[in-house]
Order: sequence, then C-alpha cells, then structure tokens
Amino acid sequence: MIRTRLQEILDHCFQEGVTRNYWADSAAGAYTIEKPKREGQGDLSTNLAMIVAGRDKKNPRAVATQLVALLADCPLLDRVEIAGPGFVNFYIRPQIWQSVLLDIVALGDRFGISEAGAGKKVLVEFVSANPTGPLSVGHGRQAVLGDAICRLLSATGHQVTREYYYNDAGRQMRVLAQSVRARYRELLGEDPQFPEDGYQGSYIVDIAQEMLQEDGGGLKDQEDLSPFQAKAEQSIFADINGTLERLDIHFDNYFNEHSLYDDGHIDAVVNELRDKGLVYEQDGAVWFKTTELGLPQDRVIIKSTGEPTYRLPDIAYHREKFKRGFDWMVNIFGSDHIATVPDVMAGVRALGYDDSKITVVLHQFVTLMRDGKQVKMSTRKATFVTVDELLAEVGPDVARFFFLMRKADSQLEFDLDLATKQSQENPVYYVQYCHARLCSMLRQAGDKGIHLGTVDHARLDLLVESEELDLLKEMAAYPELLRHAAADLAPHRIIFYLQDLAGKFHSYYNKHRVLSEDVALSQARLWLISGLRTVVRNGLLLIGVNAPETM
RNA sequence: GCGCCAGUAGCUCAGCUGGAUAGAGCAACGGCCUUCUAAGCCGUAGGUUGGGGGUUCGAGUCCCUCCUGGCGCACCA
Repeated sequence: MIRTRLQEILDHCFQEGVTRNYWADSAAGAYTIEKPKREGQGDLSTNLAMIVAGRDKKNPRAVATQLVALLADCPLLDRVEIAGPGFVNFYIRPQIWQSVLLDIVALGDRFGISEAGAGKKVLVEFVSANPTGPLSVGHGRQAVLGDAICRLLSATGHQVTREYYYNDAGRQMRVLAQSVRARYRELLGEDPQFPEDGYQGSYIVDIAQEMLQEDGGGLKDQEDLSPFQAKAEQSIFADINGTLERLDIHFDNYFNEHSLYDDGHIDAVVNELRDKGLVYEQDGAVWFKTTELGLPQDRVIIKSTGEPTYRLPDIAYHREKFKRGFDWMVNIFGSDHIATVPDVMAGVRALGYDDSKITVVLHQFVTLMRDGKQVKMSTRKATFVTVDELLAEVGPDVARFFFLMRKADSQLEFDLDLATKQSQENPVYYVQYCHARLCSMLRQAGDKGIHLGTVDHARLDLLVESEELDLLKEMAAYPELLRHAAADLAPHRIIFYLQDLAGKFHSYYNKHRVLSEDVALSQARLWLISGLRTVVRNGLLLIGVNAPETM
C-alpha cells in the first residue's frame, strides 16, 4: 500500500522532470521501487536515476540530485538520500508505518485480500488421480499445492472453480477389477492367477473382503468384471475423498473423462481437426499432424484398435473448459506429465483457442526419506507411502506446511524421521507458537485489566523501537506479498513470510516488554500485538494451517 | 541423442520483473528461564552461487557452452 503510494508520487515526479526537460520520457515504466536488502539503505529505494542516466547518457548521481529536489515536501517521506551508483533511498515517516495498524484493525480477516483478479473466472484442475489406489505422498503434494493456489486466487478476487478430472474406464480399471477378482477368489480358498501387472496393495484384499461379506461368495465364478470394477471404484473413491476431507480439501466439480465420449466431444474434436487438415490416417491409426504446429513429431490420437490415446480426451477436455467460459485455466501436474503438455497446447491452438489462457504448474517429485534413506515408491507394487499414513503420523497442519515449503519447481525432500519426531525444530510449530503467544498476551492484558481502548485513540506514535518499526514494515508488506504469491502461483512465499514475521516477533518479545506500568505504552504495544495476530492468523489460514490460540 | 526442472553454507532450501557487502532453518559451538508461553531468544562459525565464456553502470537472476542429478521422450495415462 505504502509502496503503491510512493510509486504514484515517483511517477508524478518523473513526469515533472520530463516537463522541465531534466530527462526524456524513454525511461517511463522501466524504473522500479524496491526494498533494499540491507539496513542503512532506506525503507524503499528506486533505481530511477540509473535507468534514466543509462538511456540519456548522463551521470546517474546528477540525475538523482534532480529527482531528490522534485521529491521535496513529500508527506510520506522523512528524508531521502542518494547512495551507491545512483540509488535514491527513501526513509518513510514512522507515523506512516504506525498507521498500518489502523488498516489492519479496520480490515481484520480481510487484511491482505485484494481485488486484483476481480471478475476473472479461473478453473484450477488438480489431483485428478484415477481411482486405482489410495493417494500417495506425490498426490499429497499436488493436492495441498493446488488447494493453496486456489486459496491464493480466491484471496485476490478470482472466481475459482476447483476441478478433479478422472478416468474410470480403460485398461487401468480393467486390471484393477481383475486384481480384486483374484483376491476375492483367493479368499474363497482358490488359487487364481493374479494378473501379471495387477495392483498388489493390501487395499485390494480389503475391497475383496468387503465384497465377500456383502455377497457371501456368490461372485466366485463371475466372469464379468463389472461388479468388481464398480465396487473397487466406489471404495477407492470413498477412500480418496476421505483423505482429501482430512486435508480439508474440497472440489467444486468432478469431471469424468467418459462424459466426453457420451456427449460426442471426442468425435467433434477429431472432426474439427480433420476439417483443418491436421489429421491423417496411417497404419490403421489416426494421427494428429503436430509437426504442422511446430512440434518435432506427429502423434497418434486414435490407435489402430479404435481406442483414443490420452491426448484426444485431454484436448477435448480443454476444449470443454474453454466452452465453459473460463478466463484462465490452471493445471497442476506432476513432472511426469511434462510430455503431454505441448501436444495438448498444440491441440487447443489448432482448435482456435488461446492457449496463453492455460497455465501449467509442474511440480517436481516428492522424495521420501526414512531412516536416512530414500524410500522407493511404486503404485503397482504398493511400496508407496499414502497420504493417510502421513496424516496419521504428522497431522494435517504439518503435512500441509511441509508440502508448501518448497516452490513447485524444486524437488521436495520429505524427511519422515524429522516430520514424525515429536519435533521441536519443526517450522510449523514455530509459526503456530508465535500465534499462540500473541493470543496469550492479549488474554493476559485482559486479566490484568489493561484495556486496549480504540485504536484511533491509542498512542501509536510510541511505537518507535527499531524492532517495532521492523514489525510494522513487515506487516505492511503482507498485502503486496499476497498479490505476488497469487500472481506467481507460489504459495511457498507465504510460508517464508510467516517464518520471517514470527522470527521478528520472537526477537521483539524477548527484548521488549509489552505489558507494563506505562498504560499508554502498553496499549500501543497491544495494538501492535493485536495487528500481528491478525496478520499471522490470516497468513496461516490462507495456506490452510490452523492458528491455535494456545499450545 | 532430444525436451523440461534443478545445482546457492556440512544438510534442507529462500532470493519477487537484473540492483548495493548473497540470506534463513537444521546440524555444530558458547550463553539466556523468580517477571507477558524456553515449541523461545542472543552470540560464534560456516560460501569461488556446479565449471568456463558473454551481455552492462551492475549477474545467483539474462544469453552461450560444458558437467552432475531428477522427470519425461508409446498405437500407457
């Protein structure tokens, strides 16, 4: 907010400089305001002088001097200085920082929320696991990442739809049904042949067991796989939904791939592509002429058996997304889906849609460490660790926090030894503890009969300690941080911000006393504490982590 | 062989559109609880940002090249 105001003032000064022929306007929009990394370089600074000097072949410090003259009498600024190669450093008046508390108190839960994406309809597709087994930690990362991204987008005014795309037909499901049937027969004392690439997880046995109890073994000689498939699908989906429920993740829509066939969309896509001359037949298969669209090789979209490959329904699915009128489509995929993206994008473009409206977030894999060694995971062999197991060990708050600590591009090392340890070094608790402490202090104030009064009557001008101003500056940065994190689909920034803010608070707590004999000072500091509590709470809830009042 | 991602302190990782002397947590070492929650704080130590070129006032960030690791490169999804 303060940065935005300063930006406006700076833009105004820049234009004034143009009017006065100090410099040309070629640098308009090229300069920035930044927060210096080091102390002693102001609260904010601009590179305007260096940018202008670079374009006009002038001395940057001379340009800076002209700029400083134009900035005289700015009500935000305490003072301005020129430093280094030509930076202009701004020192904001303390009362500006102190007034942040007025905003926080006025806005409460809404502090940080913006309308940056107002009116934008965005579809976020994530998880999208087919019902062949419980969610593994890899899915867990995607689920938490997708959910956090949705929360960020909602908090910036977007109209978010969360969608789960799944496929309950095809070879995978056939093998699943065969696996269940084999276990079912085993339980009846037979020795059936287990499918070569069948699903070996114990959950398959559980499903078979359940069926057996329900029907008493009547399906022993059943050749039709459909009852086994139906039961498996229903059971596994219930399991997946239970897991998502425990993570407090909810979808607005489940999109079944099969509906694309029933509604004729698959055929429609093929026909549209054919009309554009982008489809041909060879070796009994139907090919999509992706080379025509700048890709290295053509791809089969309908196999010689008559079955489509995954590309065709994927393209049809995205065509549907466009038809549903979304302004922005965010797909969250595991990095193993990298190869599918260019083909689908090419398909979308070929159909006349704007593929720049699609953003694909590819997250790298989760590496699980147990006993100091990497756990090898395979869905088929059921050697994976499920989200449920993880939740049982660490709980949803720790799971969420850990999954969000890394940016999507980075591989995520999940150390089970550390996470399951009754962890004192756990960063989640560090932030939650901060919140609990803040709440405790406010309770203590009440017990001691110190009333906060109203914030506009509080002597906020007494908040002059450097730690207090640091905290106020950090809090003031929250709305902008949220906007950036949302725009970049990067929830990990919220995590880092919260850790930073909590650290600043803990330092302050140890150095200065909030509750004292000095009533006016106590009140002012309590408003600081109250504002902090709001920001920490808003941040934690934004990423779906609880903000406990006691610990 | 080709594509995408990564390579930053002993370990795990931040570093926002290129900005000033590269940061945090953990681990290590030394301190701090009669006083608002010690799940905390303070201090010390730790670096050729994978190597080499280039672009410019300025590079962890952009370009080229090489090396290493991960994920892909089906008429599987």
